[in-house]
Amino acid sequence: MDPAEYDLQFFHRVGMRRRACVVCGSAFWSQGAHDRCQEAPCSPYTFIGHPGFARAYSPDDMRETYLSFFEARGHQRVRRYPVVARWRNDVFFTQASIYDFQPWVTSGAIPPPANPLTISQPCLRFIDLEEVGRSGRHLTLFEMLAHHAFNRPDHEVYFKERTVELCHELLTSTLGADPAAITYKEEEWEGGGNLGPSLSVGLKGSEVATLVFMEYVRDGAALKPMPLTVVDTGYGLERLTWVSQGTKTAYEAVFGSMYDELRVTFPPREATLLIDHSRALNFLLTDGVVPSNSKDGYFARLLLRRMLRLLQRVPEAPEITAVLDRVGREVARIFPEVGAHRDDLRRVVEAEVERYAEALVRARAAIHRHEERAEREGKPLTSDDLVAWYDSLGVPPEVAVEELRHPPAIPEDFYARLAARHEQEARETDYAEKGAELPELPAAVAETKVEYYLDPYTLSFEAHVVWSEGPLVVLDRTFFYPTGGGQITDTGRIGEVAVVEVARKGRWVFHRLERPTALHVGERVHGHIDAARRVQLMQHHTATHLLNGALREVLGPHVWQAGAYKGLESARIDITHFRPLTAEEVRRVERRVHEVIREDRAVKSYFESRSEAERRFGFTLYQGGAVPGRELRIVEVENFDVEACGGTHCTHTSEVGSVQILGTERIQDGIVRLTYAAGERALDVREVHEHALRDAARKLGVPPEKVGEGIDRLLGEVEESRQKARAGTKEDLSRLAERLLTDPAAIRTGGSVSVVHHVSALDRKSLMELSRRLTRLPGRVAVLAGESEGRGLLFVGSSAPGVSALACVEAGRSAFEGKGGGNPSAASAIGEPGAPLRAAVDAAVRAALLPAPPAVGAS
RNA sequence: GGGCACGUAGAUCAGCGGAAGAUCGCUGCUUUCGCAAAGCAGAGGCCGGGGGUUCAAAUCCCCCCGUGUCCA
Repeated sequence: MDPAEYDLQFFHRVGMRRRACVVCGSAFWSQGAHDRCQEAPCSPYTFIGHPGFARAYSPDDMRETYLSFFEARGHQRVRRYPVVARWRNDVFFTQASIYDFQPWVTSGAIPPPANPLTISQPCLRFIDLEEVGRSGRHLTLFEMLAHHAFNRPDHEVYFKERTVELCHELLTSTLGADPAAITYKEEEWEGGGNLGPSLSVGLKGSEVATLVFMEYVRDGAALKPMPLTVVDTGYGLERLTWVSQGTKTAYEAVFGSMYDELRVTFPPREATLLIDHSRALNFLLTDGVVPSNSKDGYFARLLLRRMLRLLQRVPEAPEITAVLDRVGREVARIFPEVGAHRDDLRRVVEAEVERYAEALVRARAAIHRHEERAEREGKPLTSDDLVAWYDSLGVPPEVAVEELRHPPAIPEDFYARLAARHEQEARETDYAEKGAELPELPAAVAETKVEYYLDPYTLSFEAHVVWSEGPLVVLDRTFFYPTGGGQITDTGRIGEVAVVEVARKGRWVFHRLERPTALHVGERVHGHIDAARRVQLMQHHTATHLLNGALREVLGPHVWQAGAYKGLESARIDITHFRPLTAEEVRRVERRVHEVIREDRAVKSYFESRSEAERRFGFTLYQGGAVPGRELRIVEVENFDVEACGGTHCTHTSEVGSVQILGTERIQDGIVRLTYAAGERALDVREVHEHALRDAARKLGVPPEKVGEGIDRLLGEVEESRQKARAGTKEDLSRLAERLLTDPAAIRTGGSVSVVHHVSALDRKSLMELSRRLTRLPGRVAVLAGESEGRGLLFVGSSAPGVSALACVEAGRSAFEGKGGGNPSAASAIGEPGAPLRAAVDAAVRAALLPAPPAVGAS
């Protein structure tokens, strides 16, 4: 980056000079005569014992001082965003305040909620989890204080000069830092194809802020200026607080009395971890994460289980819920939404605690079995076993070592070995685009006005063609709803030609016709939407919102929509929930939905500015995931459910008619899917069910309400006759065995061995059973022939010590071109079709009667 | 989203190419005034599902389904 980028008038005005750090070599600006930048690791922490600011601040003091400083200088204070970045699909968590505004604000697609703005954004970072409690400064959850400005060519707010000026004023005039102690180190920032200069602000060894200026787009080797430049600053609340107090670690400065309380029972690191994890969990659970084994849920589980392990090691430790509660109350003083649903949060945690206990019981039993087997086989357990167990069973190595009689050593590089086990899994996923490709239209083509938002009951309209090619048509306006938001496409007609699919791309809505149709630009056409289909889809969509609302009421506010699909025959919604739904819960949800339907509440759809909607309804608006746009389309079921949603909806709940839940299933840990039908389809389904029930009742000869009992009875009978049949064949075989054993023609005797032979059409299983019966007494050999798929089958069983069944089969095998094998007590062979089976039996019988060969080999 | 582990009797699990097992629980009998207990006997299995390999598959291979776990 060009050094001129950093050569700010402000630096000269306050008498700063550019120097190079003798340690890291970076250039930095400062008033003082530093030879190194004032950040770790180049400079040691000099604020410990000698605070960097005029007085000690609590985190609350610091936050308020910061935000009101920027408020007083023209910034608007903005509420925090969720710590789960649902509006993005590239990350799970909000890791910096700028994440709140990516990608749509930073790309210029939608305006920021305020400009300039200031915010304190709780951020989650799991990358340094191992450093938490150890380094003295790392935290899983921290608050990023920030001021942001978004500059458009026609509206410049402020950029580098003003940013640094504000930063400097805050640190010196307001917080009282010695101006000479501050260094501004030149750095380069790059992310998401954008880049720009940045300044890292050092004070007494601590990096207290980073000032980033997003300015360029990388275009090959060249840099192009961004149409929208962004001031992205980040000040660590905890870092500033720590510097102001000069305590040994940041934890003492930030965690206050909670830390002191836990220190009574726990060493410093443990106390820190408990508070840190509790803070993160309170935000995670409040913002709708349910602990699970994948995705964002796993991180909640990880933190919970780490806490549980810490707590279990100390007998006098408090309950995990008590710790979470204590920390939650602290957080709630500033973020009241955290812990607003404390009982719900507690239920989620308790379910997870139970599951962990179960997992550990299972795992403990499993490692004991492993150890027993290892001892049996004389192969001692290795350190790698510990790694494997953690990976597949979830047993922490410390736990395993406690459990085992002869534990292997926990390897130094435990986590490295674990990582090695996961190395090969990084395989590129196939991002093959599915669905029909739509062409890129020239910018000159007028955009489509999407009118279905206005009135879902307009099903017939006039419009002009703005583009057409083959079967594809784009109009200047349309009432056709394109596939999106989990709702499938409308169909209908344009002119006389059927519309089979409607899809949105960029600023246009493409209608795919049944066949290529010559329409010229400017032509006036008549659009007609298939009413029955549209109404059904509307009913399904509104039903989805009703269910979502009812589910939150019945199960708790931890329920978030995690996916949805509205088809013609049925619809489904996936929700976050920690256990399968009970029949009772399903009943209550369905009842509640019908109540709301009967109450005929208004369903209002309207547009509202994003920031206003977020202010009024909070982030539960985003049930359907990320919704781009300057304005949000809000679908509000009066006093029941509010969501940002682009779909077509009924205007009153009664129009949904009826909702029938068809089934629930757990599609993954922490996610439950409900399938249902609404409106006409709900009635259809009920009719089908009713009919099936009556039919079943009639066939069972019982009244419908007794169908269950009838089926139980029937199943009992089926089982009984099955047992009887099985007993019957067993008896048949026993009788046959008895007959053979008393039939001189079937028996040949030689020495102490008597050979029973028999040829039948029995299958393998039966031959085996028969052989068992014939060889119950010692000294018997059964040579049996049967049949399998048209081929002769030879089976030999032996209870005679000197006679190997295998040898007999081998003797018979060549006689009928058989293939086979076995062991000394039982052997079998199968021959080619039509091979002489009888000869094989004779050969096997002869072999059985040969005197046993003298023992060979063993000397 | 991916890696790994696991699905066998009502429960917990052995077996890991050659004739489905153990323990607990269950039923019956013996013993007892009765119970507990003990002894004896017995019932109970699509070895998760579907393909394949093999003379032979619970066992090996592939694909599903389910559960657990770790990682992103």
